[in-house]
Order: sequence, then structure tokens, then C-alpha cells
Amino acid sequence: MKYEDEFVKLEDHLCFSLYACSRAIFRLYRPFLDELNLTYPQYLVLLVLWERKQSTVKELGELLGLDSGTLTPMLKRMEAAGLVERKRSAEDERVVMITITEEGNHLKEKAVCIPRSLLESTGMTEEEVITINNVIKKLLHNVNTASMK
Amino acid sequence: MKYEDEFVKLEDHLCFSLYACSRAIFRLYRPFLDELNLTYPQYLVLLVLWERKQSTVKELGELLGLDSGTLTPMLKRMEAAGLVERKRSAEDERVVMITITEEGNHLKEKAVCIPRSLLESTGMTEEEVITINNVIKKLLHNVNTASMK
DNA sequence: AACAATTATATTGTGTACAATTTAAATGAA
DNA sequence: TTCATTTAAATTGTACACAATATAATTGTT
Repeated sequence: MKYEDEFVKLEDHLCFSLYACSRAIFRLYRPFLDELNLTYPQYLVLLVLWERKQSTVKELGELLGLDSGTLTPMLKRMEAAGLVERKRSAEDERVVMITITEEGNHLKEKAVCIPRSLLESTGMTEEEVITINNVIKKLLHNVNTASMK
Repeated sequence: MKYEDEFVKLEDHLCFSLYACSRAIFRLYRPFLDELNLTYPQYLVLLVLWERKQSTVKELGELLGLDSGTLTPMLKRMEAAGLVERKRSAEDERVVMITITEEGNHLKEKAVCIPRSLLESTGMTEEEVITINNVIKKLLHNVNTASMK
């Protein structure tokens, strides 16, 4: 009945565990991403573009849970680095199409080994990771549903 | 055998789920914390100080997984807001003691209801949250152990 | 058609994160 | 004791996050 009590400690805050854990995993990614000159959020954008070649800022925002205030400058940096192209759609001038470049696509080959490397460095089994991921995805869904109201 | 494959999708990246989920929960906290004029990381600092009244920058860094580059400016803002005091230790001039003020301590009464409110808004049971928290804390431990090597 | 409302990005401003470096104090070995 | 090493914070610089606002294009209503 922790949540009935007067005070919930830091360590009992699920939100803190998630926050600390995601940053701790960022740290594991860093040496691999440094190799590719990528930040973690940039890597996430590429994951989307490796799947579908092309996307809009709006769609990237929905998939990653980021807004244009975060994405616009990040995508400009990625464009400057030669990883993506930004072009206004001809049909709807409000929309900016983000397309992956040859160079951006080429990084995929160097990046595919990262998930397995990280899995090994934590010493966890693939099944464990998949199970936890499903739990977190369900939690994310609950939280997003809650924030709609 | 996802991790043996050529390519792991965004949604199968546990790290992305954790990252998205922790930011989604931040969003649930926001209206409550706005009321107290706190950011989420500042709330975390107060959680520590509500437990032990006093801490050092180093200790806060270890507990929260943040470094002085993040904490120093944040603690200065909290000092400016009247929530904490920053004072060099007399025994060891390198150490900065962070002490909670009357005002900072007073916020505790307004904040204790937050965890329960959030629990209710997600519609999850306390047992579920505790279970997930234990899973994530174990994962965090594994990740931190991995990064030592 | 005219114009209000909506939509997709961009911009501005504040607050983290964190690597890398700096500074000053304390510790330890010769 | 003396000086190299270590340690705790602070500083610098870059990159997110995100609220709030602005801008321009499209859609919906009358």
C-alpha cells in the first residue's frame, strides 16, 4: 500500500526507474553511435527511414513522440551531415518530406549489429528483452490513453 | 530470433520503449508539477532531499545518475527559487552541501498526492506498477554492471 | 468567392543531459 | 615537506525536449 502512504520514495517511482534506465542504455549505445557520428535520437530517426525510405516531419513526430521544435533543428543537422534530404511536398506546401540519402542508407549496414552487441553486453537473453519490451509497450499505451482524457 | 536478423525495427528496441515511456509519464506529471513550479528533474532532487534533508552534489549525482554539468545549474535555479541552499563544506572545501529550505520542505505536503493521482489516471493497479518497477530496476542494474566493464 | 478555422512546420526561449575541460582543494608517495 | 595524483564542482559547448507562438498553406463554411 505504498501509494496510500504519506510519501513515496525515489526508488519506488516507476517513472524514475524508466528515466534512469533509458539514459543508462543511451550510455551503452554511445560508443557504437560515436563510431557512426550519430546521436541516439538521430539513430531513431534513421531506424524509421531505414524501414520506409521516406517520411514527413509530422509522421516522424508521431512515431517518435517528438514535436517540430525538436525535430526541425535535428533534421537540419542530419541534412547538413548528408544523411537525409528535406523537401517541401509539391501537393501540399505545408508538408516537408524527409528522404534518406545514399549515405544515410549506407549506415544501415554498419548499424545492424548494434542491437545484438548491446544484448550481449547486458548478459540478458533475447526472450527477457522481448518480454520486458512488451510490458513497457503496454505501459506506454496505458499512459498515452490516460493523457488523452 | 529478432536480434539475429539483419535489421531490428524501432518498435522492437527496448531502449526506445523506455525512452518514449519515460517522456510520456513526464507529460502526465507536468500539470501537477506546474502547480508547484517544478520541473521533473527538480522534483527528483526534492524527493531525495525530502528523505534526508541534506546531500552533496556528488551524492545527488550518484542517486539520480546526473553529473555536475547538469546538477550545478539546476541547483542554482532551485536556490534562486528558494527551495534549497548551496554551501561549501567547512571540512572539505571541494564539497558543496545542498540543504532543503523551509519552503522546499513545505512543498512535500502538496506533492505527496501526486503518485496516487498518476496511478489512478493510468488505471493500473499498485501491484502492476510495483512489479514493472522491480523489472526495470533489475534491468537498470544489469545495464549499469555492463557499462562498468 | 471570402474568410474563419485548421494544419504542418518553423521559431523562440527555457531547462535539462552530457562530454570535455578547468579550477581549486585534498591526498598520497618519495 | 614537496609535488604529482586524485577528487568535487564549475564551466563550456553541443544537442535534445518541449511549451508557446508565429507563419504560411489548406480546408471548411457561408
